[in-house]
Amino acid sequence: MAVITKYDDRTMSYSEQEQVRRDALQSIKELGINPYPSEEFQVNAYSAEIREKFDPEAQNYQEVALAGRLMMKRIMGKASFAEIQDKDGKIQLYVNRDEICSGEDKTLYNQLFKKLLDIGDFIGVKGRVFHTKTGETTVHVTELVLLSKCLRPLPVIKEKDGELYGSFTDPELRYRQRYVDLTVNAHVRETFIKRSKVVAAMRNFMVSKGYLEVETPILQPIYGGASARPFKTHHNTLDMDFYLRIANELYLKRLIVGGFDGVFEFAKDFRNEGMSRFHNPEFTMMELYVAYKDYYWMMDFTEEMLEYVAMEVHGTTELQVGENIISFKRPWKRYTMYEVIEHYTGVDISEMDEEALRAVAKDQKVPLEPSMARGKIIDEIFSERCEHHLIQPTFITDYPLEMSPLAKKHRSAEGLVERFEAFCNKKELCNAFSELNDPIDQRERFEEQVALGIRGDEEAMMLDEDFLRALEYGMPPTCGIGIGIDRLCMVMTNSNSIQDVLLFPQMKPEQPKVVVEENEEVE
RNA sequence: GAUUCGGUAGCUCAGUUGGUAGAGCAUCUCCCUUUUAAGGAGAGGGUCCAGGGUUCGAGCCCCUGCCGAGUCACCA
Repeated sequence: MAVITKYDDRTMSYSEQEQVRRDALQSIKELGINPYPSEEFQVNAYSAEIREKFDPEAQNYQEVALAGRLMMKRIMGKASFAEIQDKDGKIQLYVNRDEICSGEDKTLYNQLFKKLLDIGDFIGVKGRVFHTKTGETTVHVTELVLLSKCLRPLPVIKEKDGELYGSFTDPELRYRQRYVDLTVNAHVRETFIKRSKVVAAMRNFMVSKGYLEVETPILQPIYGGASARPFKTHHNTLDMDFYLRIANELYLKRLIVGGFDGVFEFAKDFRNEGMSRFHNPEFTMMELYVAYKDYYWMMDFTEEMLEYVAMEVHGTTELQVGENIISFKRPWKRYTMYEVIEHYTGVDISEMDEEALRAVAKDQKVPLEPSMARGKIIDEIFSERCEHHLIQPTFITDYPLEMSPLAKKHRSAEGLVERFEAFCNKKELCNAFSELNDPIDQRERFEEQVALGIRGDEEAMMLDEDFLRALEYGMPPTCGIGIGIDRLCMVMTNSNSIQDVLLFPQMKPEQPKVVVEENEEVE
């Protein structure tokens, strides 16, 4: 029987450059140098700070200690230039043989630095900062230690006159080996720093308003809160199936029932659906629920928060996104669903029945399925004729009731719910509504969903009896919102694909180079 | 899912009508004490994604598969 015994393609052979590095590793050990030392290396400065603040007149930064990855070596005999990269970027080093080797023994320079250190190695240096003849801010190295040996060749990217040579651009390699991508592509590091700032800004903003950050289950016996197909998993001890959450809405509302009046969660949600440049199977949603508020209040809140986020991340509310400048400055435009459709099609559909709507759709060249009801048709017309116009942040309000089984019926308009979505750069940014807190109405809406499920709608919601019980105890009037963090980050970082704002986007597993050995048949 | 494009050296990419596999950077040897895509002299390095087929001969043509990207459709 053939048994897979090894997944390690390294056992086969090393490339020339890998072998060179392993030989260097051995030579380093033979010099009595530990290539992976454990002692702390105390850093007292960073590259960006030095480049910004070094002043030759002031003679500052004369005793710096920096650590980072060696990114470039330019050896010129008895002196050399190199570059190291720390968390903030790169800075040049000047390494002089007789200064790092003050005695007769020049091994540290001639052997270790010139021959055994490779691009990618982590090193620590101490020295003084100066400007070279050409004006480059440089650390004149007096001490140099190896902190960690790199055994694989790193892509070497050079730049001249703004043009890059040898860029590491293959998307598959970049996503699979994000550590390499982050190392050699500065703009990738910046994207994820911005993502962190987006989340931090939102969290600060909500905490400052007095709202409570909570955590709710990812493993759920009944999934709910959105229309989507779930992932299923199994718990061994309980011997039962669970679903990975598709949304955290129903749990957060239970907390409002329990007496918190503002709760939010940054939640990884999971939807078992197609992948595209806008969709990853797991993605991050921020949901916030605030008691005693309605959706008008939430629109004001959303504008204020996202304007704040833009300022925190970019220092301005005007962002370059693709070919457009997008402004997050308040106030944003607001249209009802009927208004925006009239605006872009010239047709007032507010009083139309299904038959009339079908005629409008046909007229507007919006393809429809026979199964679509009135609400779905309106949604299609909007998606086809309006959505792609919405570049600047825009609120669309008052959605058809059938599309929103968890939203409260509109206070004055028949057949609508108190719901809004904000659109930006042609895509939905968030979804919010005055929450349905009438338990009898909610039960009827769930029952309609169950009926849809029986008819074969795989995205229909399940009836959550415990959630209904919670509502029966009474939930105050509440407004809730969900903001797609990945989509928001795409806008905030001017990224064209969701994969560019996910550190580890979902991909098919890499094919291991499997070594198969023929073994004896084992019973 | 549909459709188009791609996979060649460690990285980025050329590769003509089918005829010995190429460049820059990286790597190796030597020279070089303020360079910066450092420079000079030399050298090595390839399962051309995989498996079939056509052919005297395939990186190139045909088929199948794998992986990725773009566009379109649907969910955030």
